[in-house]
Amino acid sequence: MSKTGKSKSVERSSLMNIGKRVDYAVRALSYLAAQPSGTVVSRREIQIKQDIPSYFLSKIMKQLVGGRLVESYMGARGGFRLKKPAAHINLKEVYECLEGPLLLMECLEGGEQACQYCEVCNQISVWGEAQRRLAEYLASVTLGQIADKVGLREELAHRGQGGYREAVPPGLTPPCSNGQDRTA
Amino acid sequence: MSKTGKSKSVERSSLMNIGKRVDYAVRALSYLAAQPSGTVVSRREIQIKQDIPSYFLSKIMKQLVGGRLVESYMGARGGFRLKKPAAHINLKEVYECLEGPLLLMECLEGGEQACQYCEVCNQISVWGEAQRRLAEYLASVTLGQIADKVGLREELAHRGQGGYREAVPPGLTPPCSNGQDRTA
DNA sequence: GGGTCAGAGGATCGGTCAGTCCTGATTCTG
DNA sequence: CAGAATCAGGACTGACCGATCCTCTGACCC
Repeated sequence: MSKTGKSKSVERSSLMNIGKRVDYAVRALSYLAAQPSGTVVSRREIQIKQDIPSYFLSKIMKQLVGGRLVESYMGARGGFRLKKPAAHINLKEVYECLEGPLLLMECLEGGEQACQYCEVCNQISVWGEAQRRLAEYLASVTLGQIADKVGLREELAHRGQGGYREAVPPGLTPPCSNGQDRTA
Repeated sequence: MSKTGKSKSVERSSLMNIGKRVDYAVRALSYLAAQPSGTVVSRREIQIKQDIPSYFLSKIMKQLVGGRLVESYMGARGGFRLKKPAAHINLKEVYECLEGPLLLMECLEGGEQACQYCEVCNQISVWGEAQRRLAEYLASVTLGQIADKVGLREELAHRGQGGYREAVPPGLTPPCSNGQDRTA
């Protein structure tokens, strides 16, 4: 397995990246999406299969639950599963669930066209356009599409790595209907 | 003037933004681009006109000098001016001069197509494509284009704000040919 | 040549993100 | 019921970005 977690090799990745949270979230979600419909998968399994730092994944999943993208089941044999069909979840949604509104630049907070701070801010329409294009693209990609690719890869990479659970346990209590925290 | 500097109001801007450095850099550069060709402008003037934190601007300008996008002149009546025609400087260039290679995600370090870490990384082509589109757009926008807009705005906003210097002082010594630090 | 203007560069501070650890709450299983 | 499995949540660390301050160096101008 890779060394995503430990590798401190990121000498100078700078800004402008999408952030680990979203990276991990999409990996986790696409793993869920690749399961037979309704399968509940434990955090531990996701963590191992997708090589995501365990406790960090925990927090990420919580956010995804809060954002109504997945449901969680507590207790032994608990875990997570998608709350909507994978084809109905796009990457923009995932991003915003984790990081809030997709903003390429602070300026753009007030609706992508006008900069509320700087009267002198002249580049606004440039960044606004860049942001619009990015958002448009991310919104066009769904978990379903990604899961399809995973399916292909799985064929190559299926070294038995431990303890699948194959279908949803019939008598699961309804998902923890936890109160939101994502205020806005 | 606005309150870009002080405003702590950025409650939750999250990641995925382009970063202040680039924001300020583009503002500064487009200000330079809007000057009559060859004009040397002091940091102080840029700072006031574009409302950029003074010392931060200092460091940004240094990077731009290092990246061969502007020249600096030391001493009294020193300052900065573009080293290339504004039409030949695009935003991708500016971005990379300040932040290094444009990377939407660490995964993409090794050339946009393959993830060197995670064998399990399945979204790679998605982020790669997003990054490719963004880079393409940024590369298509030049400082010249932005400066043109500034020119339009200037008509509206030209409240005399202090001490222009109107053309390049004839006897300026060659720009400080400073050694690079951007090791690349 | 001395004073002053202006860029160069180092040190530092606060905030946020990535990542880890530990404890608690919940539910299944024997 | 006891114990194990699993999610939930708080506290904490380290790194980096945005921002500020202070000092040094270099160049013009009288």
